[in-house]
Parts: sequence; structure tokens; C-alpha cells
Amino acid sequence: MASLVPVPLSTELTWRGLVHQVTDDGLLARLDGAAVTAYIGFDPTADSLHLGNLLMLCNLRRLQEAGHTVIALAGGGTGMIGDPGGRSDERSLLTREMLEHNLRRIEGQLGRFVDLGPGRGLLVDNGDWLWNTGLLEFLRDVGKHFTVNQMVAKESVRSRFEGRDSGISYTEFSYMLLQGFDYLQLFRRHGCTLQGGGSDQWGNITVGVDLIRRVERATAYGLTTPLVTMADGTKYGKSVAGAVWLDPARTSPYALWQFLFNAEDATVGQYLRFFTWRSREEVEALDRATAEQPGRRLAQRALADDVTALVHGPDEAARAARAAAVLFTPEVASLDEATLLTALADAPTAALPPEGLTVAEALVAAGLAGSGGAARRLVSQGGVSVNGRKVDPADAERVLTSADAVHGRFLLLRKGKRDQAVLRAGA
RNA sequence: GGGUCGGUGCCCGAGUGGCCAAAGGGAACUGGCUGUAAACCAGUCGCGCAAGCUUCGGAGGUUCAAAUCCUUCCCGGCCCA
Repeated sequence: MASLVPVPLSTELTWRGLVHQVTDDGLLARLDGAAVTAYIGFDPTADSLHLGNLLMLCNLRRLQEAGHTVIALAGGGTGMIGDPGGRSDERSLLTREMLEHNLRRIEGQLGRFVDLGPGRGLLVDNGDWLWNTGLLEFLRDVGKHFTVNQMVAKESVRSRFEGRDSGISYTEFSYMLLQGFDYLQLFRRHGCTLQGGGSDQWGNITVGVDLIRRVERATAYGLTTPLVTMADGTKYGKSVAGAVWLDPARTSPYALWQFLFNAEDATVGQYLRFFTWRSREEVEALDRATAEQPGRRLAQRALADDVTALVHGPDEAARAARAAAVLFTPEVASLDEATLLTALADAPTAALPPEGLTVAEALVAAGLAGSGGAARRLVSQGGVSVNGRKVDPADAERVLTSADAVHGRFLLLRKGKRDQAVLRAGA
């Protein structure tokens, strides 16, 4: 995982396409020099980080590997407010209990991606200062440095002014000041002089940079990364079922691997640059492979293997890859039980009720169809196979018996080309 | 607090007493072509095998009949104080 080649960090970030905007053109050169302290914030809006956050985690790690000190900031304070950016409507506030829960879970995840050793990295919670700052103190020390005029001009706020039926509460309007205050705190406490984030964070980051200049008369920097999007322009990391999470309980390693493996040709190269540690030569070779032999999906496989390993470890990645290989073989039914068992360990599974089920009922039980009608529709459209064999469109009501189960225990159901699930009997 | 406009299916959005399970678009799903891509083409897209049932912010009401009318409550936008 460590970059063995001594490529300057600025070069590294540039060829990977990770630099979107910088507050000062001199920043990249500085990154190749003496160690700086950098931070990126993560708000605990859910109890797990997702694929979108992973890019920021990767960036932190790249900074760290280049010798810089990194701070992962968990937004125990800002999470109470909610960033208005990128949203068309007001957020519903999290309760303090939910927030606490999310915070603990996310802090645990952050610690797995950045080295928190002394002098290497730090995990902080902005609740540490935000909960203890008085309102008057905040208004005088922070608010005084910004005019509403400039705050209103920020993209995150302006978009909420233009919306026909949306507005923005004073609460969310204040968010940028809180984030600016965070940066100031980290500057004072830890000498932090660089804040990173997605391009949607630009406005918030510059508030902090300005604040530090005005209050401390010091120069701090901001660096944003392009927003990761899919070929159709939508935000990356949202699957059909919602976000792709880093918590294996929410998104299994198998599901993560599958999501990555299905990356489009048009964007897989960008993802490899963003999310993996492959060298420029390797990535460009994979680009060529995609161009010349797209059907082999070598780039997608590399992406799925690397990122799954990064998030869940190499063993889980290998298992997910094996499960994919097995489950997408037409001969699944003829595999021996041991192979099947290991392959299925990661695939979505549900218990097989002892009584006979119709094909339609089995699909619902396995979670592949939301209702009986939907299940029947799928079968009649020819989109279902059981144990690798397509179900006749007229057979939705056929009762599956133990004779249909592989090794008497497994029912391998597949919807369409990609969606697989297993019903298994007994323990 | 006053005025005013609005809250429709995953999202946007039409519908203003029956012809409404509710137009249209997007998303999504299946099939075809492929490569477990993309694009494109076709079909599907509340629940139910069906008869039918349950939906249009919540609760009541008027009516043979309500997403559509009335009352009230909740939520949001804009303007005023």
C-alpha cells in the first residue's frame, strides 16, 4: 500500500487528477517541502462513512505517506447543524443521541484509515470546542469578521435562495462560520495550515482561510478535490439501494466488490486514480486494456480488488472476488459444496423456509423482489434463474422442492444479470 | 402574529367533484445487443392470480361519488408587521 516510488506529492496529486482548486498557487510546491499539518472534516450524518468519504480518507492517507501530519476531524459539533451545501432543502436535525451514536461509529472507522500514531495523525471532534463556545463570544470573535453580503454570495447559500420552494434557516446559514472556526481552532491548537475537501467544500474552506488571516495574520491553505461522479453525472457511491457504505454490516464486502466491478468504462480510469495506490504506469496500462479489450474488465477488476482490500482487508477482497467468480458461472449447481459454501459466505443470504415455496415466493423471501406481483412480473419477463438455469416465464407459481436445492440446502436465485441471492436451509 | 401560495406515487410535476391507481418527465427494473459496461430499442414500474383493495400532508365532515368541496391541525415558500 505504501508508495515505494519517491514521486513528489504534488506530481502525484496532479496526475491522479485530485487537485480541483487551491487557495494559493504556491501550495503544491509547499507540499513537496517541509511537513505541514492538514485536516479534513467528516460530519456524522449517518453511523457509517460511505464511498464518497473514502476519497477524502485516501487523500488524508496520501498526505500522511508523504510525511505530513494529518487530522481527521469528526463533526460532533457541526453535525448538530448540518452543512447546507449540495442540498436543495433544509436538513432535519439529528437528535443528540443519534449524533453521539454516529460519532462513535465514524470515529472508529476514521481510525482505521489514517495512522493516528504520535506525530503522524490525530483524531479530533469539533464538539470539543463548539459545545463550549459561548454565543456572544462566537459572534464577536468569528461573526464580526464576515459580512452577510459575502456569506450570501457563497454557492452553498445562494442556491438555497434561488430555489422556488426552498429556503435556508439561520442555523444552516451559520454552518460555514462554524467550519471556519474549526479551522482556526486547529491552526491554534495543532498548527494546522491546510484543509482539504470535496469541491463542494470550497466556500466553507475559504471562510477558515480568511478567518485565520484576519485573526492570526497567518496564511493557511485550502485544497479541494473534484467531485466524483458517474458517467451520467450523478454522484458516485450511490447504488440502487442507496449509498455504498464502508461498514460491512451495511454494505457487504461482496456488494462493495460488485459495485466497483460494475464501474463504467468511461470512469473506471478516474476511480483507479482516486481510490487506488497503483502507479501511473499501471493505471495507464489498465486504461489501454479498457480501450483495447473492454470485455475483459481488467480495470474494473483491479478497482474492485484494491478498494475492497483497502476497506475490508485482502482476505475479504479475495473472498468477494471468488464469490463473484463462482456465482456468475453457469455451472453453479454442479460445484461441490465446500466451494459453494466459501463463495456464498459473502453473498446476500436469507433463510430457506422448510415448506415448499413457489418461485415467486422465493424471490420475495430472498429480497430480490419487493412484492409477489413484482416477482411474477420478473419471471414472466424472463429475468429469473434458479441455480443458474433460467426459469420459464410461465413458471412463477412452480413450487420449488428440496429436489431443486443444490446439495439439498441451497437455492441460488438470480434476478437479471447481476443480482444474486441465496436461500439456505438449516443452520 | 397578518396576508398569500403551496404540501400528489422514489424524485420533479400535471390533475381542482365521477372518464383517477392518478398525465408527462427523470430515476429504477426486465428483455434485446454486449462485456455482470455505456449508449440505443422494447416492455414494466401501489397491493392482489383475479374480483377487488389501499393511496394524493394528518384528522374529521359534505356528497350516490373527493386528490379535487368544507372544518381543523401539522409542515414549507414568499410578502408584511
